[in-house]
Amino acid sequence: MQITLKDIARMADVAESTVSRALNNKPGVGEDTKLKIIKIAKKHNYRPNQLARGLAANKTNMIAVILSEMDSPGNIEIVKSLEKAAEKNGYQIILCNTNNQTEKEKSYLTLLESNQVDGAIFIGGKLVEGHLLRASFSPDNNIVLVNRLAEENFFTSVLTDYSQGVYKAVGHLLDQGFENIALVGGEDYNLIEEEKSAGYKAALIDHGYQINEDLIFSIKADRKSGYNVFLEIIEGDIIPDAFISTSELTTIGLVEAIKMGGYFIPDDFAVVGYGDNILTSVIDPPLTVLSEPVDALADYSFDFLLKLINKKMKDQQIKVLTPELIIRESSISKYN
Amino acid sequence: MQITLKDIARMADVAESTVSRALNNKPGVGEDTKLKIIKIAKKHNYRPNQLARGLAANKTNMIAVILSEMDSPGNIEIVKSLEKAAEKNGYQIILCNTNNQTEKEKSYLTLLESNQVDGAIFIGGKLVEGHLLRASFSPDNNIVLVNRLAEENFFTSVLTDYSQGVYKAVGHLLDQGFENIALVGGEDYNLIEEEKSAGYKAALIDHGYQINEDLIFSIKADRKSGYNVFLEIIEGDIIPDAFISTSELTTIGLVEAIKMGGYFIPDDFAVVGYGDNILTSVIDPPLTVLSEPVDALADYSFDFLLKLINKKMKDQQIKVLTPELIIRESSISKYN
DNA sequence: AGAATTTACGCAAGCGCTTGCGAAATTTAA
DNA sequence: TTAAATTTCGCAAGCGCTTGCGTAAATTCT
Repeated sequence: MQITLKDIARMADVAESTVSRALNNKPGVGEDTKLKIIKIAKKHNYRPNQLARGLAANKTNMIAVILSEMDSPGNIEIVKSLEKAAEKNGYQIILCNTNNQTEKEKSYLTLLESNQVDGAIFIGGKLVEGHLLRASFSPDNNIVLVNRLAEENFFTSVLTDYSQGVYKAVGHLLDQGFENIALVGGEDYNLIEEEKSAGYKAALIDHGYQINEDLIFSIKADRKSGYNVFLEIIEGDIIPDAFISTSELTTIGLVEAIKMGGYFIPDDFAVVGYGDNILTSVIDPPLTVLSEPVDALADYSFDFLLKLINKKMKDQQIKVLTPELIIRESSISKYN
Repeated sequence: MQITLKDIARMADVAESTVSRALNNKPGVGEDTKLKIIKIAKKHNYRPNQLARGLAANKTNMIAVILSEMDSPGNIEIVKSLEKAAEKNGYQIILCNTNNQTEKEKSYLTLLESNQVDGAIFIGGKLVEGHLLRASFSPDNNIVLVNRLAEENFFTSVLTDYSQGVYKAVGHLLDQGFENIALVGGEDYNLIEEEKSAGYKAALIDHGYQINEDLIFSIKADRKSGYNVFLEIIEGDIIPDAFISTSELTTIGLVEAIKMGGYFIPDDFAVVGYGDNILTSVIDPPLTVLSEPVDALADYSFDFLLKLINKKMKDQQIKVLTPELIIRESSISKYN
């Protein structure tokens, strides 16, 4: 059996309440009794039962981070950053991976609804929001969305401005003399998808170019789809001279397919990929990428969640962050 | 406020105990009362408070997976596999990342000690085991180690046979005509390190070669160290013609350094890397790798943990699995 | 010095659930 | 029909902790 508060109280010859207050550094305990209690607790390696504590205090100091995709290094970076923020604020993170399955998301949502965590941060994920919306109706369910657009702007969220990111990328490619730019994005995230093509179209128009809908490809955000879309594209009528890929995994697949086909980057095809991380950095040639502000995404979202938990947030908030375009070889024209 | 058991009991006009038994499918409730209760609970979207439940039943149906390194795709694969096993058995996983910091590991260990989880699986990680050992003394602390050798064989664990893996790799490289094979491993995991060099040495001897201690390099298991060790090596006296790298991240760094130096794989240096996953698969040329049996690692470790939790394990168990050598271009000699 | 504050601690209820036990109701056996 | 066995359910204690409130002791102020 575990050692409990009651045991410590008996040993220190005080009431349980006093032990509780002493160990939690709450006022109302004399300095010397406090010291005595702490000493005894330490000596016996006392660990408060967090279940009991959570039940009594209605607070667990744990938050759930619900990840749509664990294979994305960008997401992992956000998580790592969140971990730091959590530790600094005395919270523990419990990481949940949904693999983009709504069912799993629902199941993890019960962590919130069953009081096991004080709040949840959702990173990425499909649009489907009924369950989220329903959960968010209860004021006890503190929810922050990261990089996930909802139909209704009911959620406190932190977003990357994909539109602006793609806009920059298009501008850069046009500058380099590429004129047939294909946009390869993910189909699952409809609203975000719209953002991306909005940025794409705006950039083309602003630079005086025509828009060709056939150069916009919506595919699943995984590696294989990135690979296959290239095969499909080179069989098509219009062969682009540049690609903008808006997810990490599709970028990998796309580059693989290009190389496999015996083509060269950037000579045959320029590529702007997504995510400045270990995965894309391994690629040869060095890849021009749109880079998410991972630390800022983490900081804002944790901050928002903390405010929600502490009821310090008056209105629902949305923060939009801008991705950075990191220019490397893969998008530099040899004619330039 | 949340809706509770008591509320349901009142609505169904039965005792709380009856509701509890009905909802948990325990005997002692008539079929129709059970149905009535379930219906009411569903209608009101009742979610049992897991803290209270855990406290009363002394069981949370959650396990902690404590990850030493989140940047390693191999580890991520193990986690994903564990998730499946957990779901199948009605457990929820809470993922904790230590980043190889012992302090974090200790902190996460309190999840176990404070009854928040029924057991913990440690994936990788440094040797330092005092805290683990101490924790494991309590029969309530169910612990399984994966890919982590402990000084004392006190832990139930699932291991990859690095020795045999490296042995195979050396044999393959010798077959290909490479004679100066360098071993690049991680310094943090001392015992595992010994295993690797044991396999390395045994293979050389068995094939009638001399051992050169200067070709064995113990470095930190990260990318930068993999990069730097190459720079160091080519400045040295003996220039190897082949590398065996025994961690994913060092493999990446090593390959980068080789390419950066203007050398070619496998013509200048053959490379056998570690981990058959998205990271190493992106590398050009296709990498020969030692591949961990990730699914088996996950299955065995979860199985062990379940047995520990259910007190079904008589003796402490150790399972050793063999890595596979996947041969690709990076280790094929042009003279062959 | 006594009265008025302040400080230190204990009491006890309660967080929401599970579970052993006993009573009442129902079914089966005789 | 009555006794015995079985089923169905409620009572109440208890899991280990927090916290509001009350009281006794220590401190401060006239």
